[in-house]
Amino acid sequence: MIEAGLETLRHAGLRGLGLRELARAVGVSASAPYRHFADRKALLEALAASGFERFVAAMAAAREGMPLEEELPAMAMAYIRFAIDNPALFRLMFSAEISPYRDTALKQQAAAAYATIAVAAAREDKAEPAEVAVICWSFVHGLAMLVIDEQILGVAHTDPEPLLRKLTRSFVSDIRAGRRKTG
Amino acid sequence: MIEAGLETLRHAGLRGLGLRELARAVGVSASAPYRHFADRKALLEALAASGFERFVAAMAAAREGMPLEEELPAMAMAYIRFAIDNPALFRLMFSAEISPYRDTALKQQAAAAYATIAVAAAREDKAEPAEVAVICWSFVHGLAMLVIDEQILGVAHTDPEPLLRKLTRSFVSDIRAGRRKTG
DNA sequence: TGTACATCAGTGAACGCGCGTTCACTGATGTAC
DNA sequence: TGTACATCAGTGAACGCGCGTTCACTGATGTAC
Repeated sequence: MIEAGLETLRHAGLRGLGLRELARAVGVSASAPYRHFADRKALLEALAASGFERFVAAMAAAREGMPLEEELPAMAMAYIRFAIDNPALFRLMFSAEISPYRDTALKQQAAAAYATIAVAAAREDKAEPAEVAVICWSFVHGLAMLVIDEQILGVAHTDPEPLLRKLTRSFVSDIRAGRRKTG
Repeated sequence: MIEAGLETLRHAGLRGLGLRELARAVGVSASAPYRHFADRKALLEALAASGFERFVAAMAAAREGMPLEEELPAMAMAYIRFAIDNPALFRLMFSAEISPYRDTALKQQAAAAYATIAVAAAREDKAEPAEVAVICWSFVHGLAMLVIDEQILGVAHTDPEPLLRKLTRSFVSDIRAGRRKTG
């Protein structure tokens, strides 16, 4: 039930999200979250776990019905779009503030997210599946980060979708060219 | 002179760096920084600008004396190494908290940093120099981010250098394969 | 059907804390005569 | 060479603020007899 209220915040909250701020957004007193979570960290972990869940679902949905060779670019776009639509949540999910070593639910969801990209990426090079997975992950993560941190200039105020699509397609085709001989 | 003191903090400070914390690290009272900076934001901007300066210098030094085709991987490694050595500063430099539109020194240094990578990357494809630059930037930025946010598991506690070098080389060779026909 | 009780989400006041910022000040350094 | 004065980096106390967290509480809901 708190979860449901927090959904709203995910789209809104851009500042460093705290317990009190979240409680306020849900329309509840500052101490109410302690009914459901041990402390601030546990709350953030639950939030991040739930974020990963939606993240995985978004990528899976993007892949749905695509021909095999379209899966990787489609998932990459879903990755970036998720970051743009939920910048605060995305940053939280990948922040070192959260420890996937404590919260097992979070650990599972984060692993599932990585597996989702890795499976699609690994198809590009069966000889070095882990390597190509990390390379693809780095590219897509970096592009997402640069966009939400407003480092890719001139993009922030227009629709970035076409540019991002073009970059993603070019990257994937470069990877394929590089892996054709090796793989 | 405060700048000099802050150098020390760049390697140390991992938490959200604030004015008081910085002053403390420099060994100075909390109000002393106001002699030199208008407010917290101005201090962070100056810090980020100075960070970019060292960042550019590190990449230039890495390129020094390298054969042309080694420049891009060497600079990529310098990029990642800088992030690992100065995680807090690196995050600050690329955070949206800082506005390059207000502080012109920061704007210049950030542009210089981008230009440094872009020039080396653009050599890989003269037909689409801007595109290949953003792709290289995204990859290297993403890899750096994933490492400092401890997302690339098992790497944090051993020497990550060989793995990162391998990934960087593979990425560059993929890009070259993809650009051979197009460029 | 009605009363007694446990459960439990949420309240609101209070705490100690570190933050960014201000203010009047001190004390050292350099310059003018 | 010595005195008078301006400059200026730094001090330390104080402010208001929002934070995370605790605590005794209220009030609604569901269950037992």
